[in-house]
Amino acid sequence: MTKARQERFRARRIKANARERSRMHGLNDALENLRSIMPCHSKTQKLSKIETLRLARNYICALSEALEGGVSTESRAFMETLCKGLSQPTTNLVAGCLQLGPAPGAGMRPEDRHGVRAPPTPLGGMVSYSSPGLPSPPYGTFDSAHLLHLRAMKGGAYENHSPHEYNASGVGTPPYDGPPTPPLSISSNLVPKQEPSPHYPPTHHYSPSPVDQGLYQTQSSYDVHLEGPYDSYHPPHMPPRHLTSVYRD
DNA sequence: TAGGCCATCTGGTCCT
DNA sequence: AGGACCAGATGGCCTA
Repeated sequence: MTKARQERFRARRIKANARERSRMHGLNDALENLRSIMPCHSKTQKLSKIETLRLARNYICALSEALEGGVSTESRAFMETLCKGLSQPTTNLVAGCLQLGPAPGAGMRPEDRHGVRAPPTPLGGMVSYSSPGLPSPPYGTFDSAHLLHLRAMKGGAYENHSPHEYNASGVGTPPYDGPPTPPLSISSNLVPKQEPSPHYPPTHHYSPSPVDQGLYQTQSSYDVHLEGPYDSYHPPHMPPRHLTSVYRD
């Protein structure tokens, strides 16, 4: 391969890496948006990606069942649907969110309380639930305002709209004047978006990789010549792979 | 220390 | 050719 060709390939690779990073950041942003409308909030335990997706799926199912009238949002069935297939820690989180003692906020970690008290609501602000057989340390809060929103939809302005009218793009979404997060909340003084836990966002901050910095040749230069910095610099992050690959086109 | 989770890099595939 | 998307590989960080 000619030098110029290697340069072109490397430039493409750098651009592709940047695009991929950007794409993944977009994906993570979307996931974060999803987290923000989940009914469970915890400052100390952030839902993982996979658990966020599982909980979202369960949440949709549970709300669907509630909308169909079969299941009360305060029922055990609602809770069980919510926790279906979740990991034990997440189940505990959800259970903890739903579990509240006689005093508002009782049993909650101080740091998990949002520092505000829910206004009197038909649900008492928070939903009480005792999870059977679970240690259920209360890790977070369950925002019953989300459920109230559901009730508003059932009996209110949105009742006559099919779910299809509210699409993911935001076009046709029901009116919502509040802050972007959590969009489902109808209570203005409830559940400010949780502070990131000490470990979130992850400590990974992008800095140009050794490849992007040109400290070593990308392995995808194919008929790679292990010369220059690459030979002397074996990055712990990305050791060379497939060095026997041969460029074809 | 093992396991979980994550960000990033990379090569492959498909599409425009 | 180049971009989007995907999945595998890898190493870092954190927690139990």
